[in-house]
Amino acid sequence: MANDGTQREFYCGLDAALSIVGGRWKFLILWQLAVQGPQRFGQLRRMVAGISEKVMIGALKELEADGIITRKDYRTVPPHVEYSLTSSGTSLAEALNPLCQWGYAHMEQIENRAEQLAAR
Amino acid sequence: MANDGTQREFYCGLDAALSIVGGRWKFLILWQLAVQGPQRFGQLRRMVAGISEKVMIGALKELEADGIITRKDYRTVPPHVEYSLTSSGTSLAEALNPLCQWGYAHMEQIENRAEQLAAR
DNA sequence: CGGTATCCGAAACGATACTG
DNA sequence: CAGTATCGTTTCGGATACCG
Repeated sequence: MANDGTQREFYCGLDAALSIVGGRWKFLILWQLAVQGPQRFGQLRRMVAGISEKVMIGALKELEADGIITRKDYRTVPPHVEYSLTSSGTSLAEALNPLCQWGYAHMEQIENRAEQLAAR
Repeated sequence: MANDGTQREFYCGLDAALSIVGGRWKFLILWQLAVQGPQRFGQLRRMVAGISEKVMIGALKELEADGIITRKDYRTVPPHVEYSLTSSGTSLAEALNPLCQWGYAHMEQIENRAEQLAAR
């Protein structure tokens, strides 16, 4: 690993990509925005079932800082904020497609694993 | 989201795939095995620079339980163990390729982000 | 050499209450 | 409705010592 003064070094594009879409929720948010189109905060949160408000907001901020999504605040009361993908976000979602396909094809294999791991 | 009694439900193939390759290290291990071919434990660990033994072993066990890699123990002394990809592992590595490409193409954008986040 | 066991701190996540 | 603040919990990764 080189050390040329930049804050982060990546071995391959993979850890750059996974630093964005890694974690438990962010890829789901990305996916929802890709499939459903632009969404309001509340809508989006209902689609990503189980996520807490706090984590949702944190994830959205990171995705925004990464240039993956855009936040549009209509500055009304009650508030109305809409999130949508940037072009980077769209291309990222496309790059995620093969992985998604792979996942579908191997779901049973993976679900069986869950039981094995339970016995750890 | 269906509920048919299985232990884990996946929204899309994506969280199935990321439940395997997520986390900080496992995708790097997968990648090394894909690029370099079968490797011994020590070799592999040197390639995935920075990982501790404990975490390495945990990651390898999970990947093995997931059917992504195979562990071959030569049962010699001193020990000689070799890890290699299964066919699932190979196809997973292939599915990861577009993501890797995307990452390379957006590295600068992402590295800049690191500085923004530092100011959070 | 490859692996186990244990302890520890940091980070991610989750629940709840509250605000403009 | 969208977001903040604060809490507690869980999960993950790092360090170290030890075993066959």
